[in-house]
Amino acid sequence: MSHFGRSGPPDIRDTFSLLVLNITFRTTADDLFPLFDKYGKVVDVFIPRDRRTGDSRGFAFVRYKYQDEAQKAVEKLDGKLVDGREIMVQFAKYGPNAEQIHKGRIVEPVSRSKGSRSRSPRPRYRDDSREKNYRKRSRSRSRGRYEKERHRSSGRDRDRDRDRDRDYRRRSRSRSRSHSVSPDYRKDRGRGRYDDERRSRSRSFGSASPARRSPSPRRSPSPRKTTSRGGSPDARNHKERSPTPKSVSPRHGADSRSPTPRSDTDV
DNA sequence: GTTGAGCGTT
Repeated sequence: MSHFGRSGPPDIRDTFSLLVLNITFRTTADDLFPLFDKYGKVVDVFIPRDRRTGDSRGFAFVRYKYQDEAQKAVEKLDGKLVDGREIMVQFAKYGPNAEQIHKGRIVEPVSRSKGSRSRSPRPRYRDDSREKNYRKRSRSRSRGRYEKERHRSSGRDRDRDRDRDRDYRRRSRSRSRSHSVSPDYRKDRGRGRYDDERRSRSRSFGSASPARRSPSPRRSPSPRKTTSRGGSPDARNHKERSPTPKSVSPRHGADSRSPTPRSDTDV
């Protein structure tokens, strides 16, 4: 019962998902459970972790049974120092069933046949309460961006933009800002989730011209060095150093980013 | 061993 997220979503009928950000990478669901459970009934706590390393991503999802409790936890736990870090608690907007989520509340798609369900209006809280909290922090880095998008588009369009933006940040976001974006951001792909598959496929097609990134500096770029063994061309070869321009393809120079400019065809 | 904007799994 202590392991949340291990057995997947237990039961989400009318639970309010809270997003906990800014948590340390060492914080686990077990650590947040007692913290959030103190302010209300926590149905489930889930902390997304990396598929490869398995490390926490730095944020967790806490599902409350009632909104009032969730709201309370947001106001109480939001900005709380956890593990030496100030966590940010806010209602989850997006998610697996973002379309079914309303202000953090997850409604079940089923039970739709009967029209007796009616719409349960919630003339209780409003975004104003939340906004006030956000204003207090005033440390939001790119929170304003969201508001802008909200005003710009609405409905499904928003989802599209959201997805795009998310993906972009996923790749752009490097381990550390200080190091900027390294040319060898391959490792950074770790956060790319299953996008790797897509990438791999593209690479497979480009197998026609492999050994482009790593032409094995150890071995000579010229496979036909039969005469170089016992001949004078050895010295000459050393001078040229580029007997096969096609191997390195210095034409584009920094083409390391796009090894296959014709990837459009393989798509 | 590291990192720090953000939105999730069996």
